[in-house]
Amino acid sequence: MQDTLFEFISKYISLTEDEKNAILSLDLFREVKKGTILLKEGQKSKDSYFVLKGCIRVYYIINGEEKTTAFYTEMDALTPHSVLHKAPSDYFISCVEDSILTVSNSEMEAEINSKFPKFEIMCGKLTEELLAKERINFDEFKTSSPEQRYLNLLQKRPDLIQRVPQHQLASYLGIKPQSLSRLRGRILEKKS
Amino acid sequence: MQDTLFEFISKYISLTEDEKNAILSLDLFREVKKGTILLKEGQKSKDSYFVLKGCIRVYYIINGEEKTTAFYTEMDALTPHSVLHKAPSDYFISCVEDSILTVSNSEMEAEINSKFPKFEIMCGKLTEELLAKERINFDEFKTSSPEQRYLNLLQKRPDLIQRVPQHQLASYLGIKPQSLSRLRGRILEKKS
DNA sequence: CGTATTTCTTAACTTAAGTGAACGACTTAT
DNA sequence: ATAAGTCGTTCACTTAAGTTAAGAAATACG
Repeated sequence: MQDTLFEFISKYISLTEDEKNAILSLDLFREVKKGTILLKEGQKSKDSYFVLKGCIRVYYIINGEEKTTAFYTEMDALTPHSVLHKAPSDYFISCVEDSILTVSNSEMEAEINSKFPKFEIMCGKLTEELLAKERINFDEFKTSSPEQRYLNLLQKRPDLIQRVPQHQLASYLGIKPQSLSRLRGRILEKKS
Repeated sequence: MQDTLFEFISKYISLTEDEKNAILSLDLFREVKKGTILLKEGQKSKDSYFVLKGCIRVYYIINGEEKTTAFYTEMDALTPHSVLHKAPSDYFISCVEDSILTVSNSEMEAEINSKFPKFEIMCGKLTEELLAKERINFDEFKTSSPEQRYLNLLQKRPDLIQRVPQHQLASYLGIKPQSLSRLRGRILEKKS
């Protein structure tokens, strides 16, 4: 499992054995069961996540209704907003599937950063890339209809449609579950 | 004008006079007229922007139609996706108003970073914060209706509604100009 | 194994956004 | 100064999403 992490890091920088061992000595790896809630609304937490295997999900509860806004799967990293701002979280994070994650906090990151400055540089590059991706995603969302967004998702993350419940997908697409059902029916009709 | 830049930077790190001079010697500042197109679709560019005064706008042309996805105003920073990926741009960037910007490229950043490593650390922190903000914005967009999004904008960036043409605002809100007009009428009726 | 719960789909109806067109108010260019 | 173009609004009509409700299908659990 560690290999997945190092493979990911190697896309940005190369690590010596010493450096790898320093990272491993932090005891980052966690197995979490489907349904586990990693972060609750109102909770203060210091933990950041990196998904090695499985899927975690960000959702809000607005007027008693769950609104899913993001899914993080293999090789995705997530530092909750509340960690950066040291404020209570506005949202929940839960496991869609049994998953393997790394869980780290700012103290651990500070330790690694001070030992290996290039690690912090890497995180900078990674974050810059994530920001660019996030903006493109947001742009695509804004410039397309729910139906186009669904078709787009079918292209880009077909796995999600399989592994995630429809009603969570629906709010991820910005619509109600009933609308997603209808929309899928519409697409099937058109194809035939 | 330089003060605005240094004031911004001072939120993250403190700079010595030497460091300030090194930054100034790069000749970053540009005055640009309203309507100027800074980046065109298909164009490869190395430039990043920081808005000192004014407003710049990101838009796509999809099926001959302008789709505005972002406005950057005072103290906002923008590195186009195409710069990071060394690919032709998918979108346009233009000036909504006469503006004052800093324009920098990766060579200049590399120079500053090598002279003052803490500058790169600062950029990392800044980017992390921007990413968190972008995600929150995206979440709000997904979980609300066009009307709520308009009301939200009215709260958070009331200036935008004044300084930007309605039809650009409309696509920023994910709707057509006619729908924005109607929606505003609806809100006025409710208030009375 | 069967029951309870959650999830997905369908349908009828309501509400809001998309579309196409027309009009007046402004800006821009010549 | 006038003509051309842009911009915002309004209207009638179409299309799609929200809402409410009911029932089928899948899943969880004792």
